[in-house]
Amino acid sequence: MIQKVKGTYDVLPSETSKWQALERTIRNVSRIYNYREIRTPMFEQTELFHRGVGEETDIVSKETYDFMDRGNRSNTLRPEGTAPVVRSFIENKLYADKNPVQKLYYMGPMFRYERPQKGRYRQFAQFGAEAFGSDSPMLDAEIIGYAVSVLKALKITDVSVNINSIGEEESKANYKEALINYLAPDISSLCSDCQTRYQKNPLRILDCKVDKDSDVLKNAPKPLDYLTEESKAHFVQVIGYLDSMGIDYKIDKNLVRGLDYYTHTVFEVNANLETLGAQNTICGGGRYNNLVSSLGGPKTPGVGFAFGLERLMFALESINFLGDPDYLHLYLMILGDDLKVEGTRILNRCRLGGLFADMDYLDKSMKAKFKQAEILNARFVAIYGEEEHQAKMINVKDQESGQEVKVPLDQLYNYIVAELMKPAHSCSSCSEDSCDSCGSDECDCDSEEGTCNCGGK
RNA sequence: GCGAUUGUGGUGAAGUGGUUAACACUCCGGCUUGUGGCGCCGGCAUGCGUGGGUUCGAUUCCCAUCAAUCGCCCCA
Repeated sequence: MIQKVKGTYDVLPSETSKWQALERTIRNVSRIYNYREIRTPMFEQTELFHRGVGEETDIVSKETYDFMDRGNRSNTLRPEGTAPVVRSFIENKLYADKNPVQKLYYMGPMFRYERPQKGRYRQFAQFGAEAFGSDSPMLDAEIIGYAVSVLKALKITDVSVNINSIGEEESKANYKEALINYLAPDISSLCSDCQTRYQKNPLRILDCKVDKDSDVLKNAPKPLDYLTEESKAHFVQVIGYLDSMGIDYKIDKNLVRGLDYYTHTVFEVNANLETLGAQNTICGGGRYNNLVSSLGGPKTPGVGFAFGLERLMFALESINFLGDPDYLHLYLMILGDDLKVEGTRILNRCRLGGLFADMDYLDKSMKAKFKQAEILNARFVAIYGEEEHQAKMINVKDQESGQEVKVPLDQLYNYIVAELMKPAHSCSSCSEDSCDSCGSDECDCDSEEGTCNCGGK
């Protein structure tokens, strides 16, 4: 048996409605914030990620899927979304668009060669956003607000937003120097990873999990203390706008993030979920004012974030989020081979009218047909046998009420539509077909509101 | 890259160096060839991830391998 590739997974039909609901919510929130979808290729020239994400990052140094194509060009399956979006932004000259602030979002698979575990796959999905063309702190705050709104719309509330600033180039350089000088005498006391980082990417030592409790790290200089006046002002304003929007956050002085391109604001959103373990970062992002120019575009500031969708799904499952239930309007039962031609005509007419409809294709017994109708969650069952055929009628059973009526064959579609339009006699609180269960004499249900006059008692 | 645990029907699983691999659920058929959900009866692994080895004999013991799950690092 051929199995799926390690670290990949199938989304089966029983799960897709959840994914569709998740994606729908994301698109709705994106519309509200006026971010427009951009779709870039799943693979790019390898060089894009080396230059964009950074040679020394873990992602590029050991996690990319690289392959040579038949023209002997090196390509890489995208491990993240920002570099491709920036490439497209430059290549398609979006900086010259009528709207000088380009607000874009993307959603789709990313690829990283890692050991799979909970909340981590080799092919995984991200939803990310990027805003180009303004270095206003308002846009940093908007991006964070947008991320928080997505979570709010999904009703994921148990999260924490951590934020920090590493400043622009000058601040970063000053800080880097200070950190190197500070660590020089003690570097041998840090873990082997940190010794490597010291040479290649000293900033990353700050968020080392191994040494995080060591005094050396605790007392290390923090990026915030090395910000230039401009950078400090930027950060203070970002914080101010977050406050004005009522967004809760925590300043994490050690937050630096793993990608080279960040400047100024960096942030993460963590889900407070035991089940996700160390993979509880559901969103990460920040500002990158030099990325566009370093990839050959005009000097253009940018700020963005990325969500891991599998981790969002875990968070959704922990709050018992269920997608829309599967159901059918109509399940047709044709009794007898002679009636199959007429039967398919009936079914097809209903489908052309827009009903969700299906039938039995295995010539099963009536009992089995009913079982199937139940499994498919069909609201109506229509039985078409010799008796009905003679009378030019069809037998329609309402699976909810158990009521059965014969309707003229050519009225089947109209009958079902009329029945479906009737307001459901149920309220969101008691969820019963009749409010006998909630003991109300009068119960006029408002199907729009999903409530009834009984007050849900 | 490092580490741990686990692989037995469609599912959850029990089990043993020896002849028919429990049990439960699902599913299928029948009781009931035009009315399901309940009940009763019957059926469903020639096989215990794969390949070697030990043995008279291996699903069971050993080795290797593959896969899954989880943890570390790092990330979404």
